[in-house]
Amino acid sequence: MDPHLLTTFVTVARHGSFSAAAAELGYTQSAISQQIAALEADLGLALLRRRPVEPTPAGRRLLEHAGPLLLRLRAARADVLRTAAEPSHLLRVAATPLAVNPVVAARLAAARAAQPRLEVRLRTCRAERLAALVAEGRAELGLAGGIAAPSDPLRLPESGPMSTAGVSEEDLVVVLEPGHPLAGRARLRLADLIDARWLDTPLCPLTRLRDLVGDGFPVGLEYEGDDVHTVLTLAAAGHGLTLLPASAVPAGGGPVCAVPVAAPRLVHRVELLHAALPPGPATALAAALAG
Amino acid sequence: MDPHLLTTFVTVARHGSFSAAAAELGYTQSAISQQIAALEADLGLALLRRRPVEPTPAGRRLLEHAGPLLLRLRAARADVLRTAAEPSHLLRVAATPLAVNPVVAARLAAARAAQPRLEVRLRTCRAERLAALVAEGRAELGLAGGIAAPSDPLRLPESGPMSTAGVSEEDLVVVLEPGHPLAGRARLRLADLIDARWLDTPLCPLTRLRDLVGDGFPVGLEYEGDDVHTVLTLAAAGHGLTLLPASAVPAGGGPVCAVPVAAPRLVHRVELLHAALPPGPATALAAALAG
DNA sequence: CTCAATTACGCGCTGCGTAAGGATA
DNA sequence: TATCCTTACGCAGCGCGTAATTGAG
Repeated sequence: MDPHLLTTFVTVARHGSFSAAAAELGYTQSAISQQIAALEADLGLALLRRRPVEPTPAGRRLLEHAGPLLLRLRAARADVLRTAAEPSHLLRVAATPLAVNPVVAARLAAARAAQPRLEVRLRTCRAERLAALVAEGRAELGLAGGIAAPSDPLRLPESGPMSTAGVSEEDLVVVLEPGHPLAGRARLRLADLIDARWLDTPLCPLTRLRDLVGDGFPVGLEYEGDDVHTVLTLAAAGHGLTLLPASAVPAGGGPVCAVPVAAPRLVHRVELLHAALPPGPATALAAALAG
Repeated sequence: MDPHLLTTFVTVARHGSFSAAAAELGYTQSAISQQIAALEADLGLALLRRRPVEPTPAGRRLLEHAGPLLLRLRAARADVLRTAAEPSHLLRVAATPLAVNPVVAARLAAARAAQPRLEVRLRTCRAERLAALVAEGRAELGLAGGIAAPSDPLRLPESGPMSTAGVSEEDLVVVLEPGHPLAGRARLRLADLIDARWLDTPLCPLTRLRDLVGDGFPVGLEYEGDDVHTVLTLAAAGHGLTLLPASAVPAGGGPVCAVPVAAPRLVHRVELLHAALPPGPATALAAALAG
């Protein structure tokens, strides 16, 4: 159960290939083969079936453990190193695309005005990676946005001890093509849209919607990117409906028609994530963002 | 951040000595010294101050991570091995001393009557170790007992993914020496006993009591064992008060006087812990115990 | 027959033990 | 001075790469 071997194992499983894993990890095929053999010998059972390369039941079980385990290991390392690092004025903030809404941007501006020396490096990333980025110390702060029932916390992947605080909640609107029969309504109930075609995007994942509202929500088009403008364009062209926070839709609707959601009440919730921070600029910014 | 080095580090920190850790781990003093040096070089900072040997701030931080991390590693290993093991009729059950109360004992008897081939090996252990025993696969089932507010879950040390289920809750009694001025009352409020002398025992840790009720509860005598008879004898001799589930005090009170607690309402709660179990005797027993 | 994983084998590096050295109470 | 950790050094075993071999599609 050497983490080194565990890393190799998850890489092989991800690629479904020893040679591809070898290329990624900078080893020879042979070394990978020996590492997997060593892990299997250690546990006394087969973890991968060969040709095609795919995990056995025991291997699948190990994969479920390995990811979080390796993440915690990196997180522990980052946390220990953080205790020794002196407080920096450069703060790296990772955010999901919709997390930087007007409220967050305003608070960030206020914090920068209050602390002129503060330097912020903002980057966007997918929600699944956000907690890991913060845990591993590759970002001091994380802003995670997602769809939730009002006051309910987001479902973030477990990644060790981390503080979370609610930052903002914003009502959602249904984004429709202008010619849509329901466009122009003052409010819409999601239950009435359960059979309409939907866009499946990371900004509004249909799996999450089904969790919150119920089955249905057939996929019209799947968009793997997280660009709001693209989503709006796709919606305008009638590829499907989607939910966005009101502030993400241009005033007046632009090319699309935006209708508030009447029921069930859902919000785009933003949460602030951070590991234990040293006193200094980082805590100040965290406090400013949490409001 | 090799787990091997981490293990060495926690052992050295626990003993406050390189040589003692060497003896425990079966290495030479020199090897331990090299391992600690390797870990410190890897992280680029000092983890231990020598002479006396004690952790630096960074070392303390690492210690907080290392324990849970190593536990999860062992737990993952146990879990993977469990998927391959065939269901056994021998079930190892670990329980805190008071967890095996009449309710639990009766359910266990019913389960054994229903499944004649069932073989149960019961052992007692302290609450802190219980979750680790189950996580590491050294026991299939764990029965954790502790003091809690009604319907509130116990505070168990975090030890990876594990199922918990409430099993029973039993009212608590205050155990007093027969000559105590408050003996003979029909009910007592804990707030009135906050200045009395208390026994500090693992069966009723005063820290937990202070968490639930408030500061106070001065220590009369600290007993590190978990033998109920000894606690009753100490209470009878006037060394201090303690709380026990009613069923743990002999009918009539025996050498002590038992008075129900009126407020706040507290119970001795028993929870069942287990990792993902293979279908078979283990799941059947778990279901029987959970009621 | 081909491609990909396994096995054989040799070498270099890591990490241990022995033993000498150094720091601290 | 005694104790306990550190450093020097040599050896053994582990793990990698090269290259030959096996085996599945």
